[in-house]
Amino acid sequence: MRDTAPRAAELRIDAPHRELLDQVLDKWSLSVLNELCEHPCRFNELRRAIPAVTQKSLTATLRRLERNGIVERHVVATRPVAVEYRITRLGKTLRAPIDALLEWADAHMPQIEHARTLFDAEIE
Amino acid sequence: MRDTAPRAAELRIDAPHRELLDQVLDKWSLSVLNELCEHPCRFNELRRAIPAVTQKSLTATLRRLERNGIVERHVVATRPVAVEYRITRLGKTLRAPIDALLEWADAHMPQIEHARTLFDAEIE
DNA sequence: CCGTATCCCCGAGGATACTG
DNA sequence: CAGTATCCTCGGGGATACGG
Repeated sequence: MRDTAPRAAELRIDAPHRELLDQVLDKWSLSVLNELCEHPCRFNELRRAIPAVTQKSLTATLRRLERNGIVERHVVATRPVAVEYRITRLGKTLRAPIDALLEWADAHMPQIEHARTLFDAEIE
Repeated sequence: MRDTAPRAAELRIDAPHRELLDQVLDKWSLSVLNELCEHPCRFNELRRAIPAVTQKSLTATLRRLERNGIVERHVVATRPVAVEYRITRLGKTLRAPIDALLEWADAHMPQIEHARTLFDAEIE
């Protein structure tokens, strides 16, 4: 039972790993990816879908994801420009691990809240 | 890789989810979990294993993980106290999703660095 | 050995106003 | 519509010193 995967990956958390995860799992990225996984979105469409995000933060999030090859930005040179954001093929590969994480969170939320209650009670 | 199910979970990223992920995936948590998954650790043992972390941050990280039921703190009332940290059963369930994420990072790092190079080049 | 207590800095990110 | 440009706040977290 202990150590089910003993020779396990010896997963190192080095700086590049952390930086990448920080860029990809930051405050708004998950919500954005969630939207873009469903369908391409315009800028303001994303704002509406994620009401709590500010323009500035949404722009920053999209730029960061774009830089990492997770989303694509398509500019349609119509009269007032239209900009469409899409998830890339690389971005789609992120879905599985992220979903695993969210499913973990869902599944264990009650247990975690219980642990918090116990902990907070013992403190004072 | 089945379960590419498109109409999938409709995964909501609400505040509790984000908060939980922030607590569990924060700057030092992954390194700490990585260590504790191998074997229980004393405080200074962790410091040695993760040289870049400060006392303060390590303490904070351990408290946070403890509060969420991810690690346990055992105090042995010996001479100068000995404190041992262990991963809990709940904590072990985190391993799989986290590993999935790290493996994703490993697998796609080259592609991502390439994307960054392209992006940064187009900018100026 | 295992922490707490302070001080301090720096950067994420909100609020707001303006532009092509 | 899709951003930039500023200003400002707030809190994470490093450095350092002290305590049980």
